[in-house]
Amino acid sequence: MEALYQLSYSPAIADPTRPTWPVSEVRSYQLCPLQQPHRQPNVEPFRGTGCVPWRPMGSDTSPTSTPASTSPANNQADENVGSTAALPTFRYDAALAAQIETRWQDLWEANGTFNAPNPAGPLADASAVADRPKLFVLDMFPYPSGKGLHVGHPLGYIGTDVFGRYKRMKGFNVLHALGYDSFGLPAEQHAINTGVHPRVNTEENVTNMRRQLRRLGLAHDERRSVATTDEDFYRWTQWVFLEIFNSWYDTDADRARPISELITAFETGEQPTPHGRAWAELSAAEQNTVVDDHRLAYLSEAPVNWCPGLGTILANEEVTAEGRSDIGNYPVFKRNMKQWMLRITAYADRLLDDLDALEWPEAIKIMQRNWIGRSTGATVRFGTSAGDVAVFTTRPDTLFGATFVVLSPEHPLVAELTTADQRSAVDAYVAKAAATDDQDRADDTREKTGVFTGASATNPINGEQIPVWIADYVLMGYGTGAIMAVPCGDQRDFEFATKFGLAIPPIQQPPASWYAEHGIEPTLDTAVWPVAYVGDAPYINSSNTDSSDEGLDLDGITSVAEGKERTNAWLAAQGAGESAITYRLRDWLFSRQRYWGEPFPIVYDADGRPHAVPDHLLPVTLPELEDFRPTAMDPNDDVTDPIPPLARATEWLDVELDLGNGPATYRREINVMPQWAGSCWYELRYLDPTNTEAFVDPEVEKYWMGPKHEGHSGGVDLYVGGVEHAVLHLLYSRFWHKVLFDLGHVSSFEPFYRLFNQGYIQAYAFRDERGQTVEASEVIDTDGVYTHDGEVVAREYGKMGKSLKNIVTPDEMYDEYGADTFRLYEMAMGPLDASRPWNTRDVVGMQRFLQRVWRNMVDEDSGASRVIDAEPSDALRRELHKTISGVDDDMANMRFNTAISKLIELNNALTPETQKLGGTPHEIASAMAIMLSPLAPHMGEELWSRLGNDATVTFEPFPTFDPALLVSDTVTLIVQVNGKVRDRLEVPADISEADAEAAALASAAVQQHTGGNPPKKVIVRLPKLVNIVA
RNA sequence: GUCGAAGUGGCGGAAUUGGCAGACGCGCUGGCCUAAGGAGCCAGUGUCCGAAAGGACGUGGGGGUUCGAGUCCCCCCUUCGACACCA
Repeated sequence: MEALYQLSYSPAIADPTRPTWPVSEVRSYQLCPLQQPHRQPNVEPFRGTGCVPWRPMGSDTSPTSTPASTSPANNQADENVGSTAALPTFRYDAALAAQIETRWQDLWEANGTFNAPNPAGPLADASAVADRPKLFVLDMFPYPSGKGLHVGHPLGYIGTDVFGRYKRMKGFNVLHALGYDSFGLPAEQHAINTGVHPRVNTEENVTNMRRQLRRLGLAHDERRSVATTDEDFYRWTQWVFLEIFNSWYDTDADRARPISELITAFETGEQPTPHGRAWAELSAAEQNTVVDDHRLAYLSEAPVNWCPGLGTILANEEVTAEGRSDIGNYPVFKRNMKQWMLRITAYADRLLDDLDALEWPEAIKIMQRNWIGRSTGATVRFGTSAGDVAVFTTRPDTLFGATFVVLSPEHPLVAELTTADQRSAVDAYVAKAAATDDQDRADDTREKTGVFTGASATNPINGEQIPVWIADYVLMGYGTGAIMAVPCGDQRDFEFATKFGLAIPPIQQPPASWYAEHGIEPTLDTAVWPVAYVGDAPYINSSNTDSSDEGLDLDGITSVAEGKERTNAWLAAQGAGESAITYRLRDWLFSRQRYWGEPFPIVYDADGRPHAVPDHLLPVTLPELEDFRPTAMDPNDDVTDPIPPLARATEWLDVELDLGNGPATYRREINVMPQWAGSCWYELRYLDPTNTEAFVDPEVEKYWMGPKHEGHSGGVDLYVGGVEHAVLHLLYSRFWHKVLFDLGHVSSFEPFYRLFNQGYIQAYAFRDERGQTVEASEVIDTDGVYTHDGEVVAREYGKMGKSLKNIVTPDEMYDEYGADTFRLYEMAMGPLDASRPWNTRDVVGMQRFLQRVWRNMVDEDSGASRVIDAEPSDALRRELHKTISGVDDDMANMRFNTAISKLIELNNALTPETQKLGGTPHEIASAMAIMLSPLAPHMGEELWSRLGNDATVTFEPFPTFDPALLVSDTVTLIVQVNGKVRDRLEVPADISEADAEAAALASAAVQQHTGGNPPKKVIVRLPKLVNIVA
């Protein structure tokens, strides 16, 4: 009944560093000759209870006893033999794949096959590290959702796994691990709903995801799988926060430095104090304030969406257009609140400039550049009755055309500037702007609104008095919150001036082509212009030389760049302005009024000044709570401060400490960090997950992430994840990494050297007549007509997810096809960086491929090897070497879809020869097993083992090819007439141009198409093509 | 509106440098095997004309460069993604 394998063993492989399976485990496994349940309608599908699936004998302490292996008795297979006698017993199908896959997964785990050695520390194996290049490959780690995985999630994980496995075969020491981004709102919400601690739910979810991912056969170093909610992990998140807190940005040195050095610099006078007073003259309180104001983590009033009805602050997307909460429909108030801020703006230039050093998709770089939004221009001061109003402009050269000033409704000078007769109009407008949703204010299709303050300002370039207006399209959060309006040269100003009847004097002479484009006769009467003119053109009316010898005359100049430069110089000389740079990027609001996040390692003294919790008291652990709810208040109370959940931890709240001034009582910070915190540095912890002395050993960091040469940024060698993190995560983590770099904790100045965005898996979804989505798996396709429950439904297309009811889970794929088939399908669907539609119907193609490979190597009836000691034909050997060359290249460039095609072609070429020879030549079988193993690792190990190898295929060198076998004696010469293919000739590969031309002209097909006329011209591109121009 | 990516058979896709369009897979058609096939094997499968040989057309549309264009240039259309009054 049980078919035992007779394995033959080759001598142990010479390389002592290559792991070898314990012989007892490899030799003593057996295959269960299971029947194929899906062909027996009345038999339960195989769930592993039939017999012990291929686990190592005598290893009953295996750490991963899955349900599939817990009941070795009760062999159902016996009962089912008769009914399916005609079926091959060892057909490669889902049940057999399940046996093979779980067996190798157990062996990998038991042997720590994918444990990557460090150069130092507890995970060290210096001998294994010494002569090998390294590769740190990283996936964006997942949030452990309660819903588990669908087939869209593992796409990137499989891609990195294939790449990592390939690189191991190329001799690299590969570090690949996956952790969990496990703080966050869903777990907190679940805890609020159920009263169960979020840690419980989070750990359940992590366990489930680990199970789903383990079944995929990912070559991860499990020792490094950290979760951001582990106390051992967030102890170091808190430490990094304190490093940021205890630093300031030295703009001269252009790097962060410890705050202690700032105090020294103040004391010595090297760094001037903000108000110019000597450091020693400042009171202790004043000194503290000055120091705290320089920190990279600082407390500041920041505008937030406060919803007292819910007791929380909401993100913009949680606020409806009516200014109410998405959940509960409570009023939401925009108000200032004291929050932790991180000074990311100090790094704006470096975050921008260092993008050039990175190998990232250009589209992502563009998005980051736009997000940082560096604008160069000038600050110009306009005199008013309430003092100077500074405006920021990118076009100082157009100052002669500035005919009014516009302030943001929130501008601090609004009240003072408004004249009595305009008071009520202005107040009404300001109130209306405050009530207007940010998204509405940002809607450029909306008609311009505004109100005159009654005040005027002096244009410094010509002394003209121009009106001061207020408009909500000017934002307080950008630039200075005030603009100078140049209606002839800026479209928004043009629209505003047109609507309110303000002057639009021309200051540039537009070219004739511009008039033609807009269908108007050339004129300087701007009332006729349909739009503002923006661009290079000669300046007119742009001179003030009449009023002063030191005047500015731009008239006739055609270059905007030159105009800007000269205007800036003039402004600086007059003291009326200076060149300036403004960023769109703002400092990072880092406080959350939540429970399930990292507590801040901060305490406040009696004066309310924040202090760092001493390092030896880290981590500051989350206190246990019964109720994780924020404190809801009167929905209209926009005055009381929020009371975060941690305020309820009364025992924890106050703490007795000696921070150097003797024991005193301090009050803990009750906000927590945002979910981004852990993801800002997690990759560094993978390197050295158990280190209790440091967040990472510098030697270990340098080995895995250090720069490869002068000017190289260092960082992760390959980072793969979705494009949705293009800006926030990737900007925040770059910022943290740069702080750590400045302080000397890491040797790399960027965290992620190479970034790759994998595409999304999309899927068809179906809607009935009422517009409701219906369960996609229940829809029947009849020649393009889709029905659900007999009702015709419409097909659409979208991201796989619960809302579209079009989820397919990996577990379904494991059950129906096996992990290797699933992996191959995901990789074969298309290029890794392209989004692609999921189609379960297509998966079977990859299973058939594996079946055909299996059948060439293993007898389906007996389970015996079909690999024989025979020479392949020359043609097959050439095919093999061509495949090796192509697959190697495809793998190196992450083109896994075409690599798979080439392997299929090789197997298709192999099949007839195997049939003819009665078996597969060892040379082909061996190369096939190795090349297949990055993509279908379980199949790879199984075949490799059956070839008599007792070491894992993981570290087997990737096959090499003989270039001589890639060239053939003859080539197909394409013969074209007028660019159209008319004939194909087999010619010697080294044919001469003259011979090729003669052969082409002699072709009967060519004669027919040229009518025998002599060619006008003949183009020969050896060795492949001749084109005859008739 | 701006920026970015893309558009190739019934479907997913291939064509790395301007040189055989449609590799490979799904689906479909026919055959073999079979008591039976949701298995396997063999053959075919861009469209149109044709019994075939063969021919014409063909990579979103239009124009251009070239001996030769899916690929390069210009204009337009469509889809997807991101950003959006940024002074």
